[in-house]
Amino acid sequence: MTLIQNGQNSDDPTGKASGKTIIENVFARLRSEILNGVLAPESRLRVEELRSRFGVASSTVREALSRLLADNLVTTEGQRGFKVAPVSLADFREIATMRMLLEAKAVRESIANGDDEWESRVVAAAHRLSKVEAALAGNEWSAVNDWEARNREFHNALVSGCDNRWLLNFREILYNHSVRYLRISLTERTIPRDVRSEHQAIFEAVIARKADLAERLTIDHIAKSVTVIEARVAGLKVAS
Amino acid sequence: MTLIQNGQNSDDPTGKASGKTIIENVFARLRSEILNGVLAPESRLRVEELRSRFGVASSTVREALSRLLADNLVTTEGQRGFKVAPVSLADFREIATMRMLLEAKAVRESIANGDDEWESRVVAAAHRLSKVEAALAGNEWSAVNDWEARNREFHNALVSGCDNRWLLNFREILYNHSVRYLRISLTERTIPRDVRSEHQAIFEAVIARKADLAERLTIDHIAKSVTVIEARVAGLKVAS
DNA sequence: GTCAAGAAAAATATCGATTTTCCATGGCAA
DNA sequence: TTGCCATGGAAAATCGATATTTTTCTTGAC
Repeated sequence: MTLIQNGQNSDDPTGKASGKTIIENVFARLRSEILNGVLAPESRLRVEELRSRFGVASSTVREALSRLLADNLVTTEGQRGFKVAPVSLADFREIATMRMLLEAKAVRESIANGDDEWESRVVAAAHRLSKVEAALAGNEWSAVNDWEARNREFHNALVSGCDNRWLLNFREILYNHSVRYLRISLTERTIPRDVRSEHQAIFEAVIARKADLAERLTIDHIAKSVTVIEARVAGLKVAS
Repeated sequence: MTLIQNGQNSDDPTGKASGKTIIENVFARLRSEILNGVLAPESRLRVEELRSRFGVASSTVREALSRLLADNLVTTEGQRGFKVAPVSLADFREIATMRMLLEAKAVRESIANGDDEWESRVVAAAHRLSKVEAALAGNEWSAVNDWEARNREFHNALVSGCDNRWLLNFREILYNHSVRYLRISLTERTIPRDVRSEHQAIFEAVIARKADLAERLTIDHIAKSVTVIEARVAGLKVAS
């Protein structure tokens, strides 16, 4: 579906420089704010407020919000406006369940269909990721943004040999929601657990075209993220 | 996600009677027209044209169209408006593949979790469906609409014991696309093949809580729809 | 003091006009 | 002919104002 545009996006939603539509810019900014937790779950998205904040027209805001419905990042009901999608542990578990199902399938198909192009994408992404992960061993906070981007790239590369658009589309929506949960719950913005060796193992299995193994490792990888969130929720206060 | 509102929808998109928003009415009508093939795949959706046809404002149309993006029933690109989602045999195969994956999973979960409520929903839906299917044995054309609605109800009931919202949401999107393909390609609007015994078999397996069998039958059921479409595309006429 | 009805305020949804972008067409030069 | 740019019309995107609905607040009866 639509790509994440982190950071370097200009501050000007009317940015004609970008070639993009104003709606698309507002859409991207809203999405970014929701994924980062700047806009809290279930908080109301008042059109007038957003309109003046972004300096655009109300119908532009509404259209951007409507498009976010596609990603399930906002909800709307009857005559009472838009809200940021709620979060819950149950919801996160559902997301993880779906990710296990879809990522496993996508990786398997990638291994079955992937050509040389695909393979080199995976190698390149794995390399880029491992470099930043090595740097992070020293807890360089500044690299966390890099890590998130490269982690995404790596996982995108893994499934990019799969040619089922629907699968990739659904998968990406779920991935985005996962990111939101991690960012919201892990307030410190660190890299979760020891993910490095897991990535390495997945990488090796995929390149060796061991489908069963790759599938299993992928599922485990996702399952562990649930454990992390559960621990976090259990050990901490619940949002106001 | 959103439900299909076939037929009985008033002709007045400004229908305040319905309690619904104008946007929602336009959304529903557009969706219906797309699913029925009234709006052909890849045809342009000119805002001005739709605006005057429905007697509403342009931004209202735009917002309705934006919401259809969520269902992948329309596409939009940069500065060149909206189009009805394209169709292709490859796309239909991808949809079928995903449906096999998701419906199988959903049925399995329903069988695992479904309570008495669920079971009786299934029984009721199966009964209603079988009645109309019996009537159709005599080729009563008038009942085709009924059949489509009850077929949907039956399949909805089967998975309604599953409590994973994401799974059900994705599943419904895919189901709608399947319907579109069938309606577009089967110009005569008949019931495809001998579907009655398949439904019966699925029903029995589900009620007997035979998860493996139910899953297999579900997958076969979907696989056969691919055969039907393929035959149709190949130019062959499939038995009515 | 509680509750309900109604007025006032706030927010949503809808409208129609304006601005911007795209695209086909045709003149003109190489 | 072929390629290139200007130009006009069509369509898309954006705007800001209006109408409608929901929510909040006030007041008064019980």
